[in-house]
Amino acid sequence: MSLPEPNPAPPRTPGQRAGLTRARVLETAHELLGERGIDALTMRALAERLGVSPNTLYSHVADKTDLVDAILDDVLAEVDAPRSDVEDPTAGLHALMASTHEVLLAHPDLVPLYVARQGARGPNAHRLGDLMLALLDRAGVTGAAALEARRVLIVYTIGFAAFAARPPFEAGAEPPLPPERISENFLSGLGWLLAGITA
Amino acid sequence: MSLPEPNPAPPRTPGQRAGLTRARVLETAHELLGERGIDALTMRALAERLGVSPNTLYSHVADKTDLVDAILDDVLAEVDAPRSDVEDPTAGLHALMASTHEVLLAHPDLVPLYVARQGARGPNAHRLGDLMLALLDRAGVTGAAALEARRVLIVYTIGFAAFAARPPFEAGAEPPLPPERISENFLSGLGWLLAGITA
DNA sequence: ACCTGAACACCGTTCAAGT
DNA sequence: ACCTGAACACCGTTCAAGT
Repeated sequence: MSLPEPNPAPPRTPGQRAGLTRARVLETAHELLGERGIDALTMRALAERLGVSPNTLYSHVADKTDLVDAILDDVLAEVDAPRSDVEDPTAGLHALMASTHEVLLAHPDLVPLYVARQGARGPNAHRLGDLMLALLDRAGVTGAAALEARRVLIVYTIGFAAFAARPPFEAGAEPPLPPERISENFLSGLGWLLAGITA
Repeated sequence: MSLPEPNPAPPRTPGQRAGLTRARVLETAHELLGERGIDALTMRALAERLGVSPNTLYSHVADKTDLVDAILDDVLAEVDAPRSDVEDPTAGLHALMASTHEVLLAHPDLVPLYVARQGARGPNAHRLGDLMLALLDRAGVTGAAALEARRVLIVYTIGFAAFAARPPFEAGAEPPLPPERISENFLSGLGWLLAGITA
């Protein structure tokens, strides 16, 4: 039986345990990231929010890279993935990438990290990657062509999210597009890519 | 443009000037980045390489962001841009994006920075952006559609370069593709996008 | 105008020790 | 097993002062 969440950072007398869990560390890190942005996600700030000294975190997390990688993979759990046996596999791919796009848009701070890490590498990422291959296979794209198609789709999706906030290569002459236009824009390109891939 | 580089960090007597230039600061930063990677590009390391104390850099550069932005835009000068009056504007776009892809592949460390900054914003970036619009216009894509098409092409190109080093979303099961396969892969997707854009 | 010494306000991480 | 105090080896940046 597990205890309910203690409220943020109740002061403890020395020698008393904080009762940290890896899960709670990750969760709080995620919160901090959402509220204050990537630059504010420091080990020391995270420790403070948890009411713990900075070095305590290293009992629950190997290092900061480990922490960030775990967050990146966690977010992918929010992707609404179709079953691999949907009727129309191309439509399934479309839906999968569109959902991924939405999830990434909901976490704009994380997107540059996916790029810096060149993707996520945890279990959720792996599962989604396998699903893509399964759908591509059913759409008639196999072997090396499938791996290349998957790369194109992923790159396009993450890349798009990375540039969602403001237009690339611009001196600020044009106002940023509203989110729904960006998504339309994303879906157009996605359609072209899927047409090319399955042609 | 060959440069009569003074050798790195000749010791000076106190009160003597180092003779720094913004250009030389940028150049040396670029060197440092190429040799030791992005994590090694610190103001302090750069200062040391220039034989100068860290705070001196602030006489030539507003801050580290300014420094990095300048480097990012400089690299774009290497892009082999077609003239805006090439015979076939679609082929011109293809060539422009392909050249950009090559330049980015030659500077893999910088690519995540383009993403983090959501593009470059200096004069070279601006010039290339204008050229894209001119070519799209001649290919019959105008107005809002042209801006969206440009975004798609840029996102795709930078995104691809960002993931060139190793496959995204993978647990390392497959070996990384050799560079020429990556470029083939890039060109396939580019072709699909251009076909969709100009359809 | 360019450069430096010294300092400020941070980082991530490790180590030895306490319970 | 979990947590802390103290320290190490760094950061970017600012300030006052020197030439």
